Amino acid sequence: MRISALADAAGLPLATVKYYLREGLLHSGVATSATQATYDESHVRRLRMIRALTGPVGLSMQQARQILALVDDPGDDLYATLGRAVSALPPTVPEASADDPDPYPRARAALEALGQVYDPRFAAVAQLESALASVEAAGMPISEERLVEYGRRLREIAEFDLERMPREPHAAVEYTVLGTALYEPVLLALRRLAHQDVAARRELAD
Amino acid sequence: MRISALADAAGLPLATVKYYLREGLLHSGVATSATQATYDESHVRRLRMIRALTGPVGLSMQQARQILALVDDPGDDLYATLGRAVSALPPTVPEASADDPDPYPRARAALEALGQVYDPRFAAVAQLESALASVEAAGMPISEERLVEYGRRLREIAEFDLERMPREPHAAVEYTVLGTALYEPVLLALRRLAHQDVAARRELAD
DNA sequence: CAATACTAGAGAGTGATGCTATCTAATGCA
DNA sequence: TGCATTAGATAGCATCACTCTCTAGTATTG
Repeated sequence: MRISALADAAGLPLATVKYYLREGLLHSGVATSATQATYDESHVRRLRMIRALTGPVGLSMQQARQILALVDDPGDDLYATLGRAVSALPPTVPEASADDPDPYPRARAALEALGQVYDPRFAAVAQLESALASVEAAGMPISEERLVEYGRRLREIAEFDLERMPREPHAAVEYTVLGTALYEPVLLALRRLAHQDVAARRELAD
Repeated sequence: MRISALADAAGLPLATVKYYLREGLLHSGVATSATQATYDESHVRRLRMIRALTGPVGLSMQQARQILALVDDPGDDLYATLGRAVSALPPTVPEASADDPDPYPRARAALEALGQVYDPRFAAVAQLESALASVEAAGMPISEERLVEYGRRLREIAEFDLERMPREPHAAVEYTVLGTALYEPVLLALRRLAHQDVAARRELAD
């Protein structure tokens, strides 16, 4: 497959495909001469992945590149790789100063209430802290009750996810990293729909 | 409070506050002369809200403006207002062509499986369709089993949310619209943490 | 074999976005 | 009196995700 066929197969402008090549998001094809290279299905799949990550998931190209690099070359430690993937996901939060004895008090309290491990080195801990601080600043603080409710349900979802994780380590990393990122828009859409459904039923009941 | 005090109170550069004023995200203060106006707590709160929406929630200023306009001036129909709020939230999806008899097949199937109302006019339906199409294209399709699992848990969260909705209509709209948008980063952070927690426990168990 | 189409690779240009800086004329405050 | 501050307008800037253009070489087709 030549590059124009690849662009067609992915439904993208040729210039965009070239751009992804230049930016290192898409691996190059096999060069057959100074001005020719051939591409295959793996390139089509990769382009679809790039569009999924930069589109619905809302990653910048730099973030997408980091995620894709992890999928391409995951360590054998699922836990560490997952941590690195989460660091690449938005929102990007400023690092805590090293000398702060308790940099994430809200997140710590939340995780304690949930009975989950609190480890300040996790990016998601900083993300949770910043999200909680932010809703607080906006005047809609989250009660511990609500946090526990959310946390419990999401933990059930996480259990479900991990139960279905492939056994083979490489596949497991890919599943977990991509599943975390790619399924997020689905989750948000489902919550919005659930809100509307519940609201509609209440409206009718009035 | 003068504008410089407002900027200090919100922790923002003066130029940025002026910018939000210009762009209509922040209501102007009460003019006391040709070159003076006074601002109050409502302006501080609004600035915090703007930062929450454009920061962690990841809205563009245009999207934030739409959400804030709904909060400022909600209709008395909670259901319709919520619908308009969801339209303003990312991801923005292309409108379906009017003559397509079944524009959102994946979303329709999902909602039927969940026993929720399917109404193609909802923005969240289009968002769900696009999210599902996108994970499918990326090679990680979502099984109906998973969809039902996710949907059920999120519906429980939505029920929880709506049970705590204020009675007064104006407050109810604000609560629902802002709660939908502002709590999303919290939900995502909690899921990521749950993934890590579950993964860590499995790793140890091996 | 000649004309045309296509390609790799690189550089520059583009439009949107979210600020940030500068300027002017007027006013406040010490 | 004089320095600081303000409203309001305009212009500038950095980033991002493309998009266009160009060159030199290669493939294809009639």
